[in-house]
Amino acid sequence: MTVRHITSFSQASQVADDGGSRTLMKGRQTKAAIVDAALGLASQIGLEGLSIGALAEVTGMSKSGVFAHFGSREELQISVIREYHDRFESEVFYPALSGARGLPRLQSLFDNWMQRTTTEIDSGCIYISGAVEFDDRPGSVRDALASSVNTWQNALQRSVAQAQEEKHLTATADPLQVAFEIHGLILALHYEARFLRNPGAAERARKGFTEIVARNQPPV
Amino acid sequence: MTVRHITSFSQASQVADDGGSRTLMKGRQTKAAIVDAALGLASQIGLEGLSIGALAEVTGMSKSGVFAHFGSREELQISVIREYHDRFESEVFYPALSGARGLPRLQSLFDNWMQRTTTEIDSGCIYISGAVEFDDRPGSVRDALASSVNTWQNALQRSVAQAQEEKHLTATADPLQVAFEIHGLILALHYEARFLRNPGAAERARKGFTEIVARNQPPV
DNA sequence: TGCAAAATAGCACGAGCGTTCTATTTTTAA
DNA sequence: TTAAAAATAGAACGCTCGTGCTATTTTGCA
Repeated sequence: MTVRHITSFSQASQVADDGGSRTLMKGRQTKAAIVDAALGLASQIGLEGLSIGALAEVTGMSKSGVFAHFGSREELQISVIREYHDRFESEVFYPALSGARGLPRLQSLFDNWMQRTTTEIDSGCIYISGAVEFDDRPGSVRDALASSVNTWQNALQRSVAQAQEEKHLTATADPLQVAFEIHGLILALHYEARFLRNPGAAERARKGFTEIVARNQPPV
Repeated sequence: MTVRHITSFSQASQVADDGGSRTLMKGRQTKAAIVDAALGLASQIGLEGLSIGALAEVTGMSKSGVFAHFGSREELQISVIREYHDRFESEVFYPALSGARGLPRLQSLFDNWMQRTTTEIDSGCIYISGAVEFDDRPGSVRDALASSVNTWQNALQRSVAQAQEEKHLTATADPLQVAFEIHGLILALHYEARFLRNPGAAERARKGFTEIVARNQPPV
C-alpha cells in the first residue's frame, strides 16, 4: 500500500526523501541499480514486457533477490515510472527554468523535450508505450503513469499561460490547445521516426512548433 | 510463407480474392468469425496481448480448432492487421472519394478519420498500439503493420498534393509536413482522450486541423 | 568482534502460453 | 449414399511467468 504521490515539476517538494545521504545501506544501492536496469528494459519492450526473470539475468541476481526489493511486479513497474519521471524532470523541465519566463522558457521546454524524444527514437519512451499498454487497464500502475504525465502537461500549459502574461503570445491563445498540438508533434515524431523509420520527422516536428508559435504571436 | 502484400487504398486490386462468392466452405466463415473476434480482442488489449486460449474461449472453440486456421500466432496477428486495414479503408478512405478532388476530399478524409478515432477512444486502435508494440520487434507482423500504415499515409499525402494542384492549398505547402501534423493531431486525440480521459480533445483536434488548412491556404 | 537484521539465493508451485500429435466429427463432392 | 477431405476437439509437451517458502550469506551497529 505504498502511496507516495508523484508530484513536483516545480515548487514545493524536495523535502527529505533520502536519495543519497543517510546511511545508504547496500540494499538501496542495489535497488537503484535494479530500477536503472528495469528502466532500460522497459523502455525497449514496455512496462508490460518487463519480467523479473529477465531483470534478474541482466543484473546477475536471482529472481527472488530482485523480487524482494519490490514485493510485487506492480510495485516494480511503479518504481520504474518514478525513476523515469525524475529523469524527465531533471532533463527537460529544470534546465528550462534558466530561460526567461514566457516564450524563451517555452521554447526551451520544447527543445529539451525534442532532445529527449530524439534519444528515445532508439530507446523508446515509457510515457508513450505505457499509455497504450495501460489505457484500458485500471490499477495503481496506470494511476502512477497518468499522474506523472499530467504533472508534465500542467507544467507545459503553465508555461504557455506565462507566455501570454508576458505578451509573447496573444491573450486569445488557448494553453490547452497549444499544449495539445505540441504534444501531437512529439507523438508523431515518436511514431514516424521510431516505428516507421521515416527520415526527416524531427525537422517536421520543429517546423510544426515554429508554426504554432507564429500563429499565436501578437501582431507587431 | 504467406506473402500477399497489403496494398490497395485506391486504384488496382479488387481482383478475385474470393470474399463471399465461390463455394464458401464452412471453414472460411469460421475463420472470418475468429478474425472478427480477434480484432475486437486485439483492439482492447493489443496484438501482443492476443492469446489463442482467450480467443478459443470467446468463440466457443477449442484452442487447436482456432489454431488450425492460422498455423501460427504470427499469422493470426497478420490476419487481424489485414482485417483492420480493410475496415479502415472502407470506413475512412473510400467514402471520401465521393468528395471533390482537393480540399473537400482532404477534409472528408480527416472527418472520417476523426469519426473512426472517436469510436476507438473506447475500443482502441491497432495502428497506434501496434506501433508501440512492434517498434523494436522485427518480423512479419511488424512488416504487415508498417506496410498498412504506409499505404494510408501515402493516400493522405496524395490528397494534400491534389489540394495543391487544385490551388486549394499553396504550392509551397509540403504534403509530408501537412500529413505529419495531421497525424500528430490524431495521435494526441487518441492519447489524451483514451489514456488521460481528458475531455475536449476531439474539439482540439478539429481546431488544429482547421488551423493547419488555414495556414496553408493561398491568399485571397 | 559478535549478533541481529537485512539482503540474497534456491527451489517449488500453479497457471497460462504456443504448438504438436492423434482422434473424431462434420462437411463436401462424386 | 458413400468415401475422401476438411474442420474441430482433446490431451500433452516444454517453456516462462509471478510469487511464496525456507536457507544462507552479507551487512551494519553495539
